[in-house]
Amino acid sequence: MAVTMQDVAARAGVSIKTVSNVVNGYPHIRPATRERVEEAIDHLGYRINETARSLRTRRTDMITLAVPELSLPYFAELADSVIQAADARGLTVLIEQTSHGRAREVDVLTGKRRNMTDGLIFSPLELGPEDLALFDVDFPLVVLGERVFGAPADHVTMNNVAAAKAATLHLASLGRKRIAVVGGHEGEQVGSAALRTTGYRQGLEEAGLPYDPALVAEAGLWHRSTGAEAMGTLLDDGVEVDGVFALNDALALGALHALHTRGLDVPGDVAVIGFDDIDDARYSVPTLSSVDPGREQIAQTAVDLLVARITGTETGPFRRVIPDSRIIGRESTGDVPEGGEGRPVAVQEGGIEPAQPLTEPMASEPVAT
Amino acid sequence: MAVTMQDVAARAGVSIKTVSNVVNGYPHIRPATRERVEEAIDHLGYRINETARSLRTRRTDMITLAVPELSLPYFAELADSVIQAADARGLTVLIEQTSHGRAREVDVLTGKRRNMTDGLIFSPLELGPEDLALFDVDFPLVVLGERVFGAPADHVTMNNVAAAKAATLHLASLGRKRIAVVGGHEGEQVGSAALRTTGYRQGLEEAGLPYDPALVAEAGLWHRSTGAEAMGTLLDDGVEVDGVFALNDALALGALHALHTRGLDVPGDVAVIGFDDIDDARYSVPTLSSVDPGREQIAQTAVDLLVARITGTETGPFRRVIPDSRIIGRESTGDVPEGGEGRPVAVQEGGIEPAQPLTEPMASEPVAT
DNA sequence: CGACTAGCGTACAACGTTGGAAAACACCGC
DNA sequence: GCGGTGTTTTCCAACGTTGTACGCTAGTCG
Repeated sequence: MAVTMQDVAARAGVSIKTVSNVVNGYPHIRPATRERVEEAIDHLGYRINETARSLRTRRTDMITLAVPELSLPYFAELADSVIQAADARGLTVLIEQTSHGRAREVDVLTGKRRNMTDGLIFSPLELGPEDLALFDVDFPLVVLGERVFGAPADHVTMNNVAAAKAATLHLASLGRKRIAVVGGHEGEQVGSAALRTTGYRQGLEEAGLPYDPALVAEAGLWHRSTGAEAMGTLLDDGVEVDGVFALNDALALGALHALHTRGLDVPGDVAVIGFDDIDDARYSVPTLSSVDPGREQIAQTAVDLLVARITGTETGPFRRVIPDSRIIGRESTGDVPEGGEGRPVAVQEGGIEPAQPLTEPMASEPVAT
Repeated sequence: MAVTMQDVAARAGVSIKTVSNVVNGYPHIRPATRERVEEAIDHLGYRINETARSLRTRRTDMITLAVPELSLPYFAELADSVIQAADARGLTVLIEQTSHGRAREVDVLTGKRRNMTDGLIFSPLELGPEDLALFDVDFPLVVLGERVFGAPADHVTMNNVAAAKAATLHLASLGRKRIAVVGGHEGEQVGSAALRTTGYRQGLEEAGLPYDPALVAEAGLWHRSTGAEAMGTLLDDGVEVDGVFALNDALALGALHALHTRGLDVPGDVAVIGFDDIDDARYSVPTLSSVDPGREQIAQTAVDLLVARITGTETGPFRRVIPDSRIIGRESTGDVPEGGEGRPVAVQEGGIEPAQPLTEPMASEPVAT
C-alpha cells in the first residue's frame, strides 16, 4: 500500500540502507547514486515512515506542552511562542490541556496519558509544593510557572516579586497613594498570587505607603469577570482608590470595565497596571500598562533546556532560569499620550541559578534589587 | 533500559503475546493469569511503547490541527474546542501554526512537514480556490473555513452569508439607517470577508437601505489595531454612521476603541456588532454583540468527520456541514441592560449536504432563509 | 466415550526503519 | 600486480509491538 524504502531501493537499484543513507544525508554517497535514489523517491512519492524511524532511533522529535487552557490568552500566547521555538529546532508540539483538573495534571506527569513524545514542558496550575514527588519523572521535563519550586527538573519562571514590586512602585511614582491589588487569594502561600502580592507589599513599603487590607480585592479565578467583580465590590464598598495593581491582565481588563461602568476615569481618577502583557493590553480602552514577563524568552529557554536534556547535552544539576521582565507603560498609567505606543519604563533583570529543593518555596525566588 | 513486554512476560511467567492481550483488554484471559500479568506490570512500572504499537497497528491516535496562529483568540478558542473534542474520542492533537505563510500551508498539505498523525484538520488562510488540487491528499482531511469550497475532503464551515445578513438586519431592526461594514478587502472574491460582505449587502437590501460605498471601511488584517484604524478613518472622513457591522470581533473591538476615543457613545450614537463571539466579547466595554458561528459544534463535527474517515466508517462522498449560528445580543446593540448577560436574538439554521466541486465558490455556500 | 467447542496460551512473522560491521570497489604508489 | 587506504554499498540484526495460526486443556453434547 504505502511506498516504503524497499520500493525506492528496488527502483533505484540499490540497497535499502543506501536509501536510508540518502534520506539522512550521509555524506559518502556517490553523486550518481544519490541522484538515482532521489529520482526514485520523487517518482514514487515516497515519504519516510516516521513511526518506524522513531521506533528505531528512540526519538520522535515531538514534545508535549501541558497548559491549563488555550482559551486563556496568556497560555495561548505562550503556546504560540513555544510552538515557534520548537519549530525552529525541528520539533513538533503536542498540546495537552489540563483544564484546571488536578487529576489531569497528575496524569500528565505519571504518563498515564499518551507517551509518545521526547519530553514535556509543563505549566501546572493545581499541583503545588506538596506534590513535589510527582515531578520526579523518568523523562525530560521543564517546569514553568510559580506553583512548584525545587522540583527535580529545569525550571523557567518569572521575576514575580521584583516585577510586582516594580509595578507597585511605578504607580507610587505617579503619586498614587491608595493602591489596590486585585486578584489575591486569601491565605494562599504558593503560586503567582502569593509572590506578586509579596512584591506589592514590598513596593508599598519601599514607597513609604501603609498596607491597608481594605485595598485587597480577592479573586479566585483570574478572569475578566472576576476582576470586574472584585474591583466593583471594592468600589461599591466605598474604598478610596487611586491606583490598581492587578495580578494579571485579565483581571486588570475586568477592573477597567468596573471602573468605566462606575464613571471613573483611567488614568485620571485611577491608574491601572496589569501583569503578563498579553496582546489585548495593547488594544483595550484605555490601553493597559503591564508587566512583560519575557514570554518569548521563557518559551525559547524552556525549549532549549528541554532539548539539552533530550539530547543529553546537559546532564548536570537542574537550573532555574528567570528572564528579564519589563514594565510597559501605556495609557492606563498615563505613560503615553492617547493613541501612543507602549514603552518600557523599568526593567528587572533575570538570571540563571542552580535549583535546589527548598522547604520555603516563597523564599526561593531570587529577587532582583 | 526501558522495561518491555518481554520483561513483564518473564516475570509473570507467560508469553509476551499474553501480556499484549492483557494490555489490550482481550476478553478471554483467565483471571489468575490477568492478575499475574497486572502485578508484573505494576511492579516493573511497565508502560507500553506507543511508537512500536503504532508501527504495528498503523495508527497513532494523534491528529494534526493546522491553524494560522494561536495568538488570535478565535483560533485559540477553536484549538481549545478541537482538543477537547479529540480528547473525548481518545485522540491527541498536534498543533501546526502556519503563521500566515502560504508556503507553510502548502507544506501542511503536501506532508513535507511531520507526518506522524492519522489525519488533519486544516483551517487555511492563504490558500484559495486556485489551490484546489493541493487538497487532493492521501490522508484523512477535514477542511475548515471559507477559503476553499469544493475540495475533495469533508468541510465544516459557517453560515456566513446568512449570519452576516441577519447581523445587518438586526442593526436595521434597531432603527439604524447608516450601517458601516468594517473589514472588507477590496476586490476579494473568496473567504469570510467576501461572504460576510455579501450577507451585509443582502441585509441592507432586505431592510430597504441603500448601499453606500462610503460606509465600507477596509482592513487587510483582522486585528484590533486595523479595526480601530479603519473605523477611525471612516469617522475622521466625516461619514455619518449609526451602526457598525464588523466582520469579526477583533475588528469590532478595535472599532469600539475608535468610537470611544472620538467620544461617541455605544450603543447610543452607534450600535456595533461583531462576528465569532470570542470570549472577549463578553468582557469588553461595552460588551459586544456578536454572531456565534457554533464553534463547539464546528470542532466536534470536524473531529467526528475525521474519525469516521480514519476508521473507515465513512467512505461515501464528502460532506459539507454547517452548524447553526446565532446572533448574541449584548450591550453594544442595546439588547441587554448594562451588566446584563448576552442573549440569543436570532438563529440561522445550518445543515449537511454533499460537497461537490464548484467553479463558483461564492455561490456554493448554502444560504438558510 | 469420542468428538466437538470454547477458552486460553504460545510461536512466529511481520511493521519500516537505522546502527554496526563487513564486503566490494576505487585509487594510490611502488 | 600487490598491499594499502579510503570511500561506497550491502547484509544482518535489532527496535517493541500485534496479527495470524495453531496447540493444548477442559468442558459439553450426542
